[in-house]
Amino acid sequence: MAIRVYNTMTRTKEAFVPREPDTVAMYVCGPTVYNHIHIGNARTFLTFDVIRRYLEWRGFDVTFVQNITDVDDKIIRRAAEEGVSTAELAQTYTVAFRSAMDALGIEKPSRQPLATQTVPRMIAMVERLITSGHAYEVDGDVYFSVRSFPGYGKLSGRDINELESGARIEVDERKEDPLDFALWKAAKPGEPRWPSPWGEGRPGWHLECSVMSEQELGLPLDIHGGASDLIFPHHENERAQSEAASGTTFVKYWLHGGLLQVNAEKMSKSLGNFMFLKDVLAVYPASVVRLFMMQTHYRSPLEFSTDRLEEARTAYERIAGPLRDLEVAKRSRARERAEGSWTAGAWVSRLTKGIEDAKARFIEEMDDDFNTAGALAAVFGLVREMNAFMWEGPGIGAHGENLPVLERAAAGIKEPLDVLGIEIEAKATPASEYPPEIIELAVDYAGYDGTDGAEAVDALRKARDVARSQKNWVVADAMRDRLQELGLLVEDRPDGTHITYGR
RNA sequence: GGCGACGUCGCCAAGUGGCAAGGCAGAGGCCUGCAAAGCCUUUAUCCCCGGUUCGAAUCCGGGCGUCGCCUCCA
Repeated sequence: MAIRVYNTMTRTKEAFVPREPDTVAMYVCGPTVYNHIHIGNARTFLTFDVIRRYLEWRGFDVTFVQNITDVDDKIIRRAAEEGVSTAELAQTYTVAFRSAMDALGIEKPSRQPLATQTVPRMIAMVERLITSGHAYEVDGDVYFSVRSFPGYGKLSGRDINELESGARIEVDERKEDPLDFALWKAAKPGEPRWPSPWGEGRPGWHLECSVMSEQELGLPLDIHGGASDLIFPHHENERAQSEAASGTTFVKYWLHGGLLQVNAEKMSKSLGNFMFLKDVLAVYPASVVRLFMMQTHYRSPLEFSTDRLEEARTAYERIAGPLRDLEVAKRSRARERAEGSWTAGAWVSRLTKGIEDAKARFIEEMDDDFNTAGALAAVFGLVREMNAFMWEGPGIGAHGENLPVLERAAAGIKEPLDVLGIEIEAKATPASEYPPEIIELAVDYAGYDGTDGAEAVDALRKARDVARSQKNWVVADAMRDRLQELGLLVEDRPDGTHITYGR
């Protein structure tokens, strides 16, 4: 029973065997902090958060490193537009990034180095590359020579010669080869700069990941992750630099996530079709967003839409249902339905099997390249079994004798969801959130004379039970309608009226 | 133009050689005073054509369509 992962380098699923048993060194490219991250960026971070959580759940000691690129062309441009320093701009969006990740329920990285604090090591790597003949300096710029690295193009499945013939990049005559990329850029007036053997300047893109990953984790990395649009040129170049400089394998398993799309088109800041993560989270709970994303395999493209999010919200409620029902049943202790063709014992056996099956299937699916969509099917299967037990089967039992198996079922639902970072809120709504109109309603229908929302709801609940016991359907239905207008859900259960709000 | 990926129920989406998961929506039934929730039942010759195989959604070839990368991009 081994974990298998799809490796971009080999284009196949491979057995996952880390460099050291029971530990995983994992690196995921972080953001360039020139703006808020959008929901497409978030998908990638979510993907690797779940991979990390799963590996940890399976017993690996995971060291998870994610860089923050806080010096870059886009930061320089944006800072100029806003009239702030690049450092200020980067600081602002670094804070925003961390806060957005936190809001999405992403576990904090083990370490999160900043590019600007790693410059001396970057310079050291560039020097190594120059010394070994893989890089050359021209007028204060330093370029990596792709022809000096025989495996160039292997990760992205490209051929250097074909790349050159199809290249759309403008040719810089100072480069020895059009595909050579900058390791170090001479500073222009007003740009952030660091002293170097080639004059004042700043690191090129790609370099920070090579340096920080090796510094924090050592080589080879077990897992290097990112979205598929980073395969070329970013990861190809990282790999060339790192392997040329170190002489060893850079990465054992390259994992790449599929892109989020809008109207069948990639979501990106340059296309302008994006939504900021923070704005989505203002409308949808993190668990709903996560469920939405987990319903598609991480390597597939995923169409973003609010319709899909609404569906995910409904699906989330389906999972939350039995967990809430159990909490309610525990409090009211009033359910028993024994009869029928099943004895309670047979129901308990069946639910017990459902719990075991769900766990086994969850592991099977997740072991197979982190198939969260399949893993969720296992969870939904157990949701169905638990619902059947509570509503068609013996329920909690006259004396609560079925509580243990129901608690195990609830745990069997919560545990895999926890691995996916999906929290199920099974608590009652705080009283302070009831709409103020509820008081007036309670005055009208229940003769309530206080000012407390929760008390008002309780008075209404009792009043409605009285009306129903007297078969006064007109009043009972009117109360239900009025409550629903205020957004409160009224359900008649075997033990009486239930009123819920804020789901 | 080059390279790569994908095309599965009304919508979304797992499944990569042995009778097609799951979610959302729809229909019917049970339960209910009526509802809600829940349970049960129900809908797929897996884009098209050809090939390999005892057997293919799954492998191979061709076609059509969509997307990504080749330039900053999670």
